Amino acid sequence: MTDAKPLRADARRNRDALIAKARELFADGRFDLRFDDFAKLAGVGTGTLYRHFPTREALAEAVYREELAALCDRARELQATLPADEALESFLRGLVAHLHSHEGLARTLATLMATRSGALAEGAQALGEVITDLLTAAVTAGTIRADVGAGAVMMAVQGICAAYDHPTYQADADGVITLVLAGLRRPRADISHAPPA
Amino acid sequence: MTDAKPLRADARRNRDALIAKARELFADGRFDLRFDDFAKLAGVGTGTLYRHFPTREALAEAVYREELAALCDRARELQATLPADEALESFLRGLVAHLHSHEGLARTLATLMATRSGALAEGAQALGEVITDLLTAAVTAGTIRADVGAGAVMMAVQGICAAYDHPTYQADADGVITLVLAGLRRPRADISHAPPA
DNA sequence: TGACAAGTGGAGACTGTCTCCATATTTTGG
DNA sequence: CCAAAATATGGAGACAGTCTCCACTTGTCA
Repeated sequence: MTDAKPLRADARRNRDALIAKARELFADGRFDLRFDDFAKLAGVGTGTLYRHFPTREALAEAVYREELAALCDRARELQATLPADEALESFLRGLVAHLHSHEGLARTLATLMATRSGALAEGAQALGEVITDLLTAAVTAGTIRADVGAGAVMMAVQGICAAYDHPTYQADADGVITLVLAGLRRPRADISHAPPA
Repeated sequence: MTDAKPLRADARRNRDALIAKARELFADGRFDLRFDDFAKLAGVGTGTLYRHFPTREALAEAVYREELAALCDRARELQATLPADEALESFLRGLVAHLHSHEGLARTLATLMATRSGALAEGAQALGEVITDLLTAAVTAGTIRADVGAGAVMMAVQGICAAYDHPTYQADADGVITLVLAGLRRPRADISHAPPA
């Protein structure tokens, strides 16, 4: 599914140049560049750009694929080393912090999650799986409620991503995570008010 | 701010025709219609359309203004007749239910909330105020936590709106609201596990 | 090194947005 | 009731992006 074709040398070179230039421009806040001009900037023809990345989203996904993969890896790492609910909390908090300093990723995720096609949303799906796993583990451990699925958490994350440039982004995003986590925390009769470690 | 100019008769007629046709088309799922064709369908010239509604969002906002106002009125009504936290819950649940059967509104709100300009987001702002009021009242009543602001709730709502066409929309949206409400509920030492009345 | 496959690039077709202004309609005041 | 002034109309066409197409270049493989 990931790479079935051994791409010719020059093709790979162009592809990489495209991604590199895109990353650079995105980091600079230039998301809305004309697609044609963008090809020119990367030093390739329009056709080449379109052959490698049929849509703006495809390009964005390629740019952030590694970053997203790293995020997902971290999740699995946390899951392997912490109690389930702490892993979940740590991951979500970290995700939001990361998004705050990587606007491009937030923007891209918002788009990918909203993308109806589904086909190109591979990146978003990976995130979904990771969150599902974290939640499942915590449910199994009995530390969070079982009646709210990962879809709900993803929806909240989508809201966070979509709001990437609100003036009070950071505080609000943290607030959402706080609510989600507190909401998930299973109300146990035997706990009165002790804050989680 | 709302209406400073007493619009000529034919102008008002055209404006209304535009809104009526837009409502009809939106209700039918035709959001993405070519703007020019759309003018033709409403029986006015392109220029007229652009004069009345400079952007797609402006049109969408006009179409849903009443609907949104009704929603806000309901909030105030609830606030006047129910305990603060119940009013909040009732409003949010109702909002999500309404969004579920009015995709166009969800889509529009998602756009308005994401709109950076802010100027045209009047509709979204009204919703924000209503939610702020509901939250403030509940905080004052001491039934919800005070350390998470309305912005966070709005962000969650934005996520719900943005996901209007996900396959599992309803369940996930309900889940988000459940989490938000549970997360807001102030943990009180004197309550063990009694569900709210 | 030749021949075939793979990839390129950029001109230009196409699609939708939006402006402009000569013309038409409404309002106003005498 | 009738100008004149103010207001609004509409649609042709300028414009800005997107994306395709294919004659040509480059890489690969035996």
